[in-house]
Amino acid sequence: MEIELQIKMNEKLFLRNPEQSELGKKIIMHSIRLIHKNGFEAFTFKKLAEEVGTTEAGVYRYFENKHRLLIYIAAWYWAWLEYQVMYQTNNIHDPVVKLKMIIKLLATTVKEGVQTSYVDANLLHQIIITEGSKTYLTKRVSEDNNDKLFKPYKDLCAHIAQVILEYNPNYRYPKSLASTIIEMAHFQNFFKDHLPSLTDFGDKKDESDTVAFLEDMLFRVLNCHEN
Amino acid sequence: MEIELQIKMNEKLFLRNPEQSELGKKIIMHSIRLIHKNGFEAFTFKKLAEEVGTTEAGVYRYFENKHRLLIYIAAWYWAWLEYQVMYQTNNIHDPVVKLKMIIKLLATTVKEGVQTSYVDANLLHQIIITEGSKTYLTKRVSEDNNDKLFKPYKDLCAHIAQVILEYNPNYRYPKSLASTIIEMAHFQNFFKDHLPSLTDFGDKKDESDTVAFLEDMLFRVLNCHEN
DNA sequence: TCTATATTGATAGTAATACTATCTTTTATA
DNA sequence: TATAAAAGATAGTATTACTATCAATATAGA
Repeated sequence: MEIELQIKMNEKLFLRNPEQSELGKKIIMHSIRLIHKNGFEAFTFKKLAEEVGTTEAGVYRYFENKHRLLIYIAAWYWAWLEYQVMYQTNNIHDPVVKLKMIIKLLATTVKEGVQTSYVDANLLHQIIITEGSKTYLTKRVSEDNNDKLFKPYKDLCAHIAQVILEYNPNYRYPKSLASTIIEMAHFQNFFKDHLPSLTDFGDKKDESDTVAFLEDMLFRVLNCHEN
Repeated sequence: MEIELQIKMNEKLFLRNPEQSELGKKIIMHSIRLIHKNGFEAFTFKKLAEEVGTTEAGVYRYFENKHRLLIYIAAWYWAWLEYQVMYQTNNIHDPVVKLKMIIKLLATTVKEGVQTSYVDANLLHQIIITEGSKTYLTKRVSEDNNDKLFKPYKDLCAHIAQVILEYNPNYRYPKSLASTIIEMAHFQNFFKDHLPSLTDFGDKKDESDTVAFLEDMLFRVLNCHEN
């Protein structure tokens, strides 16, 4: 049995739905590869078109501009991650186990569960670490937010906040703690690889220290009595 | 008595030292104003030159490109902030008081202590919230890091980690906790203003909720027994 | 199967951006 | 007052970020 995951994306994220054509899928696939390779700043629709084997105009038919495309793939990532969280924590009743699973999913590179044909979830995870916050750190946040472009991110955050409250219903900052965990799952990994003196992690290659730090922090916060 | 604060900047941050000429100071001053107004993406040396009353070439004599300029003002900010921390926590022996002061300095808009002639610390603080992480979230991090461009940031982080250890010498992740506090002081404020559902803060205008959240988190982590 | 429609390809063009180069004038300084 | 350093003025280039147009092709419905 082969199951393919289809994520329904907000219409405002694109001009033409890239999931509904070969060209569209190639655009997404090569965007991820190119952004991963050269970074978002060096990424242009011209280079993308070359890789894909179409023209600049061809890409512009799908996405207004490269920032929108970045928001698209980020939204896809967050929706996909929330699905992973749902899937992996389904039938688990102990919120401790759930929260540990969530941290693991946030902070570690994925060992593919349900396959998605044209998106490389590992590359995407790496991209979101470096480029993810650029989606909203702009002068246009509020407009983009009104268009619900960040809904998948906010949904995931709300979901995690829920589990936090399940574990400790009296904790006063579940959403802020959730967004902290999400962001730090990325930032601490980035720091580990590129600015290690901002962390306490040696030069270990994997993300186990990041996971340990986040778990330690989360459960200290949730177990500790008010100060 | 008028004291002016001079921050000694790494030579690699600029081509010509902007602190040593009127034009240079104007470039910094108007950069801050323009980036604050339009955001870093829309900021160009041409527009800057117009504001300053010089030419594009004039600006290029001081800074290689706009990214370097951003790193410069960010470095200035972090150096300035570490000075503020030093100054405000001097002669305080209780690490609790010190840590609370640090959080306050990180998260709240400044009420000028020692004046700096041409840098508007309030605008700068706002800029760093939105644009600060863009200084290092690039493909060039490692090179820039080798050039010591992020030293002020790392120094501040190390300083805070020190105070954390003063309070709890057994805590295992002082640097990661410090960088978490620094980043979240900015992100939670940004979220509060632009993506409020990622926080637990109402629509209060000031930063008191952010401060409360960070203090609560920090001291729970440091007071709590190992899990 | 024919035909209307949507999609893609190919090409061209424009305004703005991110620079580099050069030459002249002004300013500081010894 | 001579000299060097800084700033001003101007020009030019390659790339980026688009928009527009028209022909070719695929597809889907009648």
